[in-house]
Amino acid sequence: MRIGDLAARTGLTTKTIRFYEDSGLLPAPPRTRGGYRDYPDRSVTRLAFVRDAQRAGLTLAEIRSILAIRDDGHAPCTHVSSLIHEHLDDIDKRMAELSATREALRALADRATTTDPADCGQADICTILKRM
Amino acid sequence: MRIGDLAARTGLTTKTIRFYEDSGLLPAPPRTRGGYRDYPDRSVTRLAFVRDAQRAGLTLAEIRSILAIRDDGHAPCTHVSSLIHEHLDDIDKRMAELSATREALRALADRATTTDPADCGQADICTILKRM
DNA sequence: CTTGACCTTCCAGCGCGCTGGAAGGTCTAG
DNA sequence: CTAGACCTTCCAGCGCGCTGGAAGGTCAAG
Repeated sequence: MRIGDLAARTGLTTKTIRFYEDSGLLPAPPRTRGGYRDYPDRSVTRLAFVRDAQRAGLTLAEIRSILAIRDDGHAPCTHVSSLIHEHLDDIDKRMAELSATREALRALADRATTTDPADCGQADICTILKRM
Repeated sequence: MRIGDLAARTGLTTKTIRFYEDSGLLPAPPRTRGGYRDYPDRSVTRLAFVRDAQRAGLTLAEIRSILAIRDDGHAPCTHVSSLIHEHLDDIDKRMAELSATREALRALADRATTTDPADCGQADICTILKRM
């Protein structure tokens, strides 16, 4: 299968597939006489895995680490499980941060409705945004 | 005031202050005979504003747009208010996305606890992460 | 006069996941 | 033979907010 077919089957672009090869996510395939990449069917599965893992919010580096374990002949279950938990923690942290920012913005929005532009001197630049 | 003093007073680095000048956030100050930047006191206020606005989650481009209005002699209240509301919407969107990813990860984590590594064949790479 | 703290400019890179374009090679259909 | 669809490599850039380093100038204290 040539790169264009693999792209069509996986929904990726040829650019992305070559990028994944450079990034160590997809092994370099054999070449045809003309120098074209010639992929085996299992490349489709491999790229599907990459897509699934990305959908779960894993980074390419993490996906690479899972594939490395698999390519070593081991089951990556334990590693995958700990990556999942790390990401859950990370998401909780980011949601807390967003929540705090949201609160701050809500307070600023409230202040904005009760601010008279005439009261806002040149020196301050913007009283709405001043530290609360 | 020289750049190092301004940095000390605002908690920024001299690098960042020069970067802000290049970015159009802080006007280029006059220079001493030796070619050193010589800041007026109001630069402290200006950088404090930048910090406050960043704390509210505004981007430097947005902050620049607020400053441009102020530098034009107008009160930026209306603009600031609409930026705040845009960011609130943005945060709501991102929180919804994070929440969805979180749900997906939780489901994967549950699956991980009930998965036997022995059932995970080489071909699949990782059954835990398969599309649900 | 020398040291050393501070300043200057300019250029480059970070992390992340691609994406774009140039310049050229290969292969098939008509 | 030619068109054009596809492929190759290589180099560069995106957005964001800085950060690092090199190579050199300025100035006050000792």
